[in-house]
Amino acid sequence: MKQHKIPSLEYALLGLLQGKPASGYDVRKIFSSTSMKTYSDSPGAIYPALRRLERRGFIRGTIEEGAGLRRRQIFRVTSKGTAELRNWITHPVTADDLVHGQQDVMLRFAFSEYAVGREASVALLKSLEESLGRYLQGLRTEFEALKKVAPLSGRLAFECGLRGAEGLLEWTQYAIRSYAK
Amino acid sequence: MKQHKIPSLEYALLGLLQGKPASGYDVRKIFSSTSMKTYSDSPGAIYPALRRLERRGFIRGTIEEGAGLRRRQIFRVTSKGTAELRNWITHPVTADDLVHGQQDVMLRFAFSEYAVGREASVALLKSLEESLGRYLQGLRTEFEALKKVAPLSGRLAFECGLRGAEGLLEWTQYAIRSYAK
DNA sequence: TATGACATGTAATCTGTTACATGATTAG
DNA sequence: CTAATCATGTAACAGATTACATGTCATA
Repeated sequence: MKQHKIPSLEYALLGLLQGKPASGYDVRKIFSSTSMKTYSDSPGAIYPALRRLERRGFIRGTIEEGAGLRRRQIFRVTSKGTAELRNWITHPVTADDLVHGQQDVMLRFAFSEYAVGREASVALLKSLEESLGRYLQGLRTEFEALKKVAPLSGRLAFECGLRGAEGLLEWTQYAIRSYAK
Repeated sequence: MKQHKIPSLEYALLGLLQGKPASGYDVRKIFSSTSMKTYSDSPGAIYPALRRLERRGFIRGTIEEGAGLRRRQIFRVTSKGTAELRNWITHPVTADDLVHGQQDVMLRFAFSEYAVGREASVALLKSLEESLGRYLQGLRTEFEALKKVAPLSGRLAFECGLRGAEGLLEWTQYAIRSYAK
């Protein structure tokens, strides 16, 4: 079947367009000016990514006529695209998701409420909480072994990761409480 | 001059080899078994990266003879490589370093003590503290604007980033105190 | 009329992923 | 003998970066 996995830039685009149809230029502005600076705003990344999404049938672009400005192509998420986005968001959180930074999980969560609904947001948080628990256990075990041999900077760097994960767990619980109200 | 920037995988290799000369296989084991899982342990990533480092004169590989096992190439950091590593570690922390995750900064810090010295570790922490202060101010301003318009999940996701940065700042100050002792 | 923001794209190049290939040595 | 582990590599492909190219429209 050879179904290569979709890079997170494409999911970020899908999520944004689900919120509001936009042109490539619009998206670039969003990426460069808001807290989504982690994603590339270069035309060489955005335009080909939009093409790929269109080729796969997840979005459809229509050229906007009339408004006087140069041709502007507005992209809208198709029903197939919505399904893909929902599927991505509602997957349980794996250990792998945590190893490679919370970045992607947070993006999924940020889109979850609008794209799927409150229950999905809560479900994602619960899944994150569980995964994080296991992940933290592993980290603590590794830390015990490491702290005897590593130099101070190595130990502290590891502790930073540990604290980060603990903080994330606290945030997760806080977020769950926020939804309970 | 066209001096393309070195990817962090290569710095990770440089730092590891600075600590202890090793073969490509050794490094793969380290990446796959320790907390450095974020870096790829695939041969298609490691071996070409070692080649590039060697081509640039940062490391030198020597084939280990005798030990009965199959040929094993051990890589050692050259003085040019050491200089490059120190240079990378001692650069001040920029806003950009923070936007793209603390990953790289932490790697620099983890290597700092052994590769440069305690003063360098402290200097890096101080630089991080200062950068983080400014970064946090920006985040808080953005948060005020966002929290009026975003849905709950969007607001919470942003708060997660905010808390993460605050936690990192606290860790930085704790680390500075650790060195003061 | 010249500048800058709007708007879209391509080409060269680099790095990483996936999957495959090779061969030596050791343990069962 | 055969399976696992050690050890190194290559080839095809995907995606991102950088830099360049193109052209429109508003405004100073």
